[in-house]
Amino acid sequence: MPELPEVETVRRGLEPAMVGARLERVVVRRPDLRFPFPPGFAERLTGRTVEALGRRAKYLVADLSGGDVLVMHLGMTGRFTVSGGPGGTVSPGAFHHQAGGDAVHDHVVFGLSNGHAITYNDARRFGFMTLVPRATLAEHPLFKGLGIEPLGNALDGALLAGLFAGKAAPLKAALLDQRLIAGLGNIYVCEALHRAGLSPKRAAGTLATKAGGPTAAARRLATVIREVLEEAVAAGGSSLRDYAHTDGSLGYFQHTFRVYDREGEPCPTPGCKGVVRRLVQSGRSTFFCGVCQR
DNA sequence: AAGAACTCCTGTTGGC
DNA sequence: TGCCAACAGGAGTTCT
Repeated sequence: MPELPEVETVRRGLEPAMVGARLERVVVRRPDLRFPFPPGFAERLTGRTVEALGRRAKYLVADLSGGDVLVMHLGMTGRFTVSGGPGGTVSPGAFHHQAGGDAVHDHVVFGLSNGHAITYNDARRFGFMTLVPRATLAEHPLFKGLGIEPLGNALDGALLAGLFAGKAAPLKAALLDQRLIAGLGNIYVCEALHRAGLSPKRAAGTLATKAGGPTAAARRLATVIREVLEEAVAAGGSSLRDYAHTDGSLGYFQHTFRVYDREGEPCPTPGCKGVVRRLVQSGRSTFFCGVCQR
């Protein structure tokens, strides 16, 4: 799925179209995405006003009048497109299902009181939406176990060392674990590890000292995680196969990848004579330089 | 209990 | 050109 920078970019695209508007019409074209929609999903949304649109980890969280929260996850291929609006024209396909092409994956459409239509398209249907009472959101199974926000103030070397102390799992797996840090995915983990000069295979626990404090590596990693995410947000995320902004434009951070999807290319670290290699860790690709990442 | 493997689904890509 | 295998940014569930 889109990782944190992509979800944040989508949030920023949806916010001006959604917040303050009432959901006048909700079209749901199939009973499920990754999970079934909750009972009465469209009916429970209709008539509600979107009071705020936030993000937690890779989830979009829309606060609705009446006390419920609409939780949305983009999975791997989920995409929101905004059309219409004051003085604009709603794309013809929004409320009339198109028979062919990409539009067969237009699964949900929100018609808003300000004239905007927001279409959710998701070919692989790894995304999902659900409704949760706001008061119980923190206790919801999807949210209860989530780790810290990597762009929040809490993330530093000491916190990282605390999270990783005693862990035998490789750094790659530990960074992907949403229960520790929430929002990183395959791309930004690969990029952060390269920037920090740390091997994805190294045991996570080696970033803590015997006393549980941060090593220099832990401090470095905390710094570059923040750095790579901030740069990616500023670039509007990374567009590979499936990701686009809510207006259809693309992010451009993929042009700054140092290792991701660059197998066989020379390592970009100044002075390093290594070559970017690919290895599979827990079933997914890791890109790294075996020379400068130790 | 931690860590790894498997699973959901469809579209694209690269090799022959 | 066609065919087929490998692969894709996630994460809940199930295994060892």
